[in-house]
Amino acid sequence: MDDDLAISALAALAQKDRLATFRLLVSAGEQGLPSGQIAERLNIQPTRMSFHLSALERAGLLRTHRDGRRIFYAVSYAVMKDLLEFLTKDCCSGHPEICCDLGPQHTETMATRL
Amino acid sequence: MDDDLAISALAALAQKDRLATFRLLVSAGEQGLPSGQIAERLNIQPTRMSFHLSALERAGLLRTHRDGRRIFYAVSYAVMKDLLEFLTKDCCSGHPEICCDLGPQHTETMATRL
DNA sequence: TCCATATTTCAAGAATTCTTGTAATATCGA
DNA sequence: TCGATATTACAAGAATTCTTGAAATATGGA
Repeated sequence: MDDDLAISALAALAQKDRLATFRLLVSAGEQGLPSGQIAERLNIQPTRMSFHLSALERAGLLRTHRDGRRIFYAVSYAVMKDLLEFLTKDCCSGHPEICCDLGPQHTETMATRL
Repeated sequence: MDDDLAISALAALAQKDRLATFRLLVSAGEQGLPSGQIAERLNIQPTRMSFHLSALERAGLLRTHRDGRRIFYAVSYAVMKDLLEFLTKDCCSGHPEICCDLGPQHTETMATRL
């Protein structure tokens, strides 16, 4: 991931409505949710919702598919993963004060194998 | 870390000059670098540098100390760590597609122990 | 085809962020 | 104290982002 892409992903998440949207869609799983339902749950009017959804999509954090007249938005994991990798490796050079204790599923390995 | 703090840290990093600054200061280590030297290395004029440094500091990502007439800026690891934890845990619910392979020091464990 | 629903596009104004130049503050050394 | 250096503060304009309302597009069902 290059700097420009990272910056656009960071900027996409750096906004209340969009952060809430992303988090909601993480919990919504593979299929995602239609625009209107996201708007309703987060109490955001449709036009504004559309504006923020397209910002997240432009940054590559969401993908869409149409089902009838609804357009579903779902998290696109690859870019989020790249962003976290960018932050830990490219940006922080894997600095241990910053990066240890991330990747929670590995702790099990350490506990079980000792 | 609450949402507002996360948003301000994300926004702080979502800008070319500031991202470059943060990265430079990670490589500069504990003592950091004086404002003027950061500006010179990144080819940014002093006033603008000061503006961006104070944005990073306000977000908690940098700390400062004065030495004579120079003001040193250095990375404040705690907030960056909190931000990464926020993104992996609060925001992504530790979703494995996103969070695995982070925390690079664990991979050694897997390779060596098998 | 006609109407209702779901969503986006467009345009205008408000708010925020960024840049630049100038002035102010702090420190050091003579 | 004076002059030079390092940095920040302030102010004004430029650029970008955000919000809102009105209109356009796409789809499904009667």
